Amino acid sequence: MTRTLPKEYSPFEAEPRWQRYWEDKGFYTPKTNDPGEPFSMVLPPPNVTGSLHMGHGLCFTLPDVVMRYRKMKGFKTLWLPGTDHASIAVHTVLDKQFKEEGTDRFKLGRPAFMERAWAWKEKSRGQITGQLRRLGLSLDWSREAFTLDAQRNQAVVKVFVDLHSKGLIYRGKYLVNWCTASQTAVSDLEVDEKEVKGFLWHFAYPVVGSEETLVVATTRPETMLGDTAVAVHPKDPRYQHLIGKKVRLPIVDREIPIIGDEAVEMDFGSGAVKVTPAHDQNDFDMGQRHNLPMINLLNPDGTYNENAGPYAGLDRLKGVRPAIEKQAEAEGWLLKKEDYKHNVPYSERGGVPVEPYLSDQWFLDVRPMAERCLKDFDEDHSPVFVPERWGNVYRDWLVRIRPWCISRQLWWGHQIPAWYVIDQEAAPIVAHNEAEAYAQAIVLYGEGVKLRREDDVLDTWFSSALWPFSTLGWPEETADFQTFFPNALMSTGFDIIFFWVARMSMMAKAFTGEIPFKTVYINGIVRDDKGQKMSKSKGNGIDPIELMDIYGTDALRYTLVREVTGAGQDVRLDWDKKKKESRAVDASKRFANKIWNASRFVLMNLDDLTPEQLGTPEPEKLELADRWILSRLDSTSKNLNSLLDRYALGEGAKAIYEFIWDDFCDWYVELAKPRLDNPEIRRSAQQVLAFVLDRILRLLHPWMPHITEEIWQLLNQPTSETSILLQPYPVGAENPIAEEPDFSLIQEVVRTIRNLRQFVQIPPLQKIALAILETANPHEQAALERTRSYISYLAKVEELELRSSESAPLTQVAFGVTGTVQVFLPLSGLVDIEALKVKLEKALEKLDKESAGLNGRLSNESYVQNAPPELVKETRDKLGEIDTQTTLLKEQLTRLG
RNA sequence: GGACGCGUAACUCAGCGGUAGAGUGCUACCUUCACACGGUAGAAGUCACAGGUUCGAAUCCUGUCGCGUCCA
Repeated sequence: MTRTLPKEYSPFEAEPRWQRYWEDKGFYTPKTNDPGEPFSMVLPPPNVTGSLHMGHGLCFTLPDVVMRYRKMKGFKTLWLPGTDHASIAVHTVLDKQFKEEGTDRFKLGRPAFMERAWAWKEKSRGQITGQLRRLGLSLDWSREAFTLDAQRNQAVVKVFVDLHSKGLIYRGKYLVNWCTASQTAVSDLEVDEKEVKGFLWHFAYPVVGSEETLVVATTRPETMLGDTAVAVHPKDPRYQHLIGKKVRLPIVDREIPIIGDEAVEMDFGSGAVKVTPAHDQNDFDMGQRHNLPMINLLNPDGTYNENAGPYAGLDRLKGVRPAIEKQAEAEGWLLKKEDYKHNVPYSERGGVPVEPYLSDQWFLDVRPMAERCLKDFDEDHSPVFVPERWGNVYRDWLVRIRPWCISRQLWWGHQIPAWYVIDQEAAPIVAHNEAEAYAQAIVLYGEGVKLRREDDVLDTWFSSALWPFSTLGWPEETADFQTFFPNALMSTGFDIIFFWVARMSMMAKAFTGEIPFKTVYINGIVRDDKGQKMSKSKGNGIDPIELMDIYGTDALRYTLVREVTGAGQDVRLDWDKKKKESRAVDASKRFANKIWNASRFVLMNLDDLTPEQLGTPEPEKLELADRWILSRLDSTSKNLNSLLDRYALGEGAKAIYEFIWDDFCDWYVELAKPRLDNPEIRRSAQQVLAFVLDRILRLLHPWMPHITEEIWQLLNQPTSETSILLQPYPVGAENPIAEEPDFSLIQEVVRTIRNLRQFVQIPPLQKIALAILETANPHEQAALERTRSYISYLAKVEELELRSSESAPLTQVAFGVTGTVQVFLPLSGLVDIEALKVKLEKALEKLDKESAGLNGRLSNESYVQNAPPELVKETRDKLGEIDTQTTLLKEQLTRLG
């Protein structure tokens, strides 16, 4: 009985079935005492409330190819998943809900807010994890972690307390990037510069005790309420004499000094700038240098406070700015307002301009930690970046690093473990928990002391930075931690080298003494067919779920990885929104279908026997075609191992594609067909077909896990619960079968005959009665003799005549030549002799061109002397062949008259 | 302003010192028995431009132009 399979492969039933199977059977869950060298990785945790986008698709599929390959190579692999609590993102969502309910988080209070936040997290968490499963990722869900769970909190608190005790975490009054929408500080990295059309206002400040006025230019007139100086360049001849004098700030009637500072650009505006230390980073630095007072004008919500006098309560941009302009105009000190393009920092999350805001924040001095990482990178090349060039970005960041503002004025996150002493002027107490804090406080301030916990939470990235080791149980010395740390690999996008890779390195180095991963694989980004970055605001994103619904997971995975030739290269994906069509993904689906059908053919012809039952082919029974495909399998296996070891995942995808489609399907399967009808040689053909198919499936598995598992199970009919994932990855034989140069001769001869068939318009199915092959080369004669059955079958020739060149010339024929083999097809009466002559002349022209090129090279003495001898010989041989072909073609042309 | 990446067939991309390749699309023929999501054959490129190094450059170097990204 033979197995019958449907003609078309449908991924939609098979894919979820295998996903459940792999996970349920625990194939992704290593035990620490399993055999094999560990190979571990953590998933860059996606936002817990988010959904899968194409960037995830690429970023997660690439390492899955690596993990599956490593697993099959016998490594003890662990790929640990989890999600990120994403403070600001969750607040943004909840704030919106509260607004609709007519409340806000302050009215609700912290406990009620936290309840809502956890509920929202629980509700939305299933979406992203379900989508990750759908991608067929080999993640160990039994070890799933969350950046805000109790275990991770333990690690965060320990790290915070330790860093604080070393003096690296401190509290300070600094300018932070303030997002007035989410009402929290954000880090430098969460700020985007946008070019906007604005104005440059020129104001006249009267110089005290003089008739002069000093003109200052500014893009932010409203901040003049906080000016505490005007600065000019000390070498500026226009203003030198004014340094040390004072100007009167027109609007609030305050006298402020004129200072000289080299940071002032003489060419910008009027060459004199107002200095607002509490509202601009450069001015803050200048204020520090000159000991200027700082006047903070801002309320957290973006309105001005009592320091703004009459302008208090107004929004800085919508209220204060126009009011000041109006007053300046009325009072005559507005000299000019010109159009001006400049960059304004925007909050990535909040979408509003950020304000430099003077406030109390917690900072982490990362410099000492960065220096240790820099040393490892420079001296030990650790970590290794793939591709190498991204190492520069990592290094650059470590060199230019600044203190990291780690506090956020939010509630969803790790609450900072610090307590303020109520009614005392005292430094905050940092401790692991409240009991410990009280114990410390009592020692310092006596019984009855009262503490209030810091409201702020830590930047989400603070907990993410501990991810490579906090997920493994650290700070406990767990078996997982001992086995799987440091990680073998980190795979992520270049855009978070700063956010993540560098910070993970610093934290791991400081707390475990090791760089947390050996290799960092940096992937590119997915662009649309116009090369634009996909983004929500542009609306050009492609939904990976939709693509998987249409084409299947394997097709999407294969497409994404195949496009990444050269690691780190961006991927362009076409998508016709109206037709719901992607040509690239469709091509991958067709590849899957091709594999399905080739397998279907093999399975239909195995008499229901598995490769194991069929047994290994006996070497003496192997035919030329068998030896050829086995040698090709061998070199393909070796090639794939080498490519995957180097993370050349796209190149690997192409190499296996070519082997399957071009070698196995187009040639080997075709040649096996007649053998299957012959009982005497049926068995050996079955054996080789089954063997090669089994190896093909294993080789392809990392890219297309589902279809390969489906077919592998059908082929091998395993009696116990196992998986293709547990089979060894083919490495190539130790004593490979020699390559078969004769096979390419067959391919060439067959192509030549087919070409002539086309020319004489013989339909593909119709057999030709006679074809004649003629060659003077004894080796080729022997090869053709041995393989004449292949040639007649593939070229559909009834009788194949072989002759040596002594034979009588033929005239009424279609003629072609390959190598030194001449191919003759007897003509039927219908054929146009003139057309044949044109065809031959065209071929001759091509040969002439080639011959001229080769001759040119060989007649160049320096070439013969300098080029490698093998190459010169090759050139000579080729020229010889071309000359022979030319002669043969000319003879034939003469015969045609 | 600084850094990096990319300009190769109509489109998407390989190739990165030995004389041009793939997938898709296009043309012709073919319902064939694994697959029409298929088969066979074919057409299609001054490898962005200009110099230089070399016996030889798409490939290495310099410059120019265009596109993109990151950091100021």
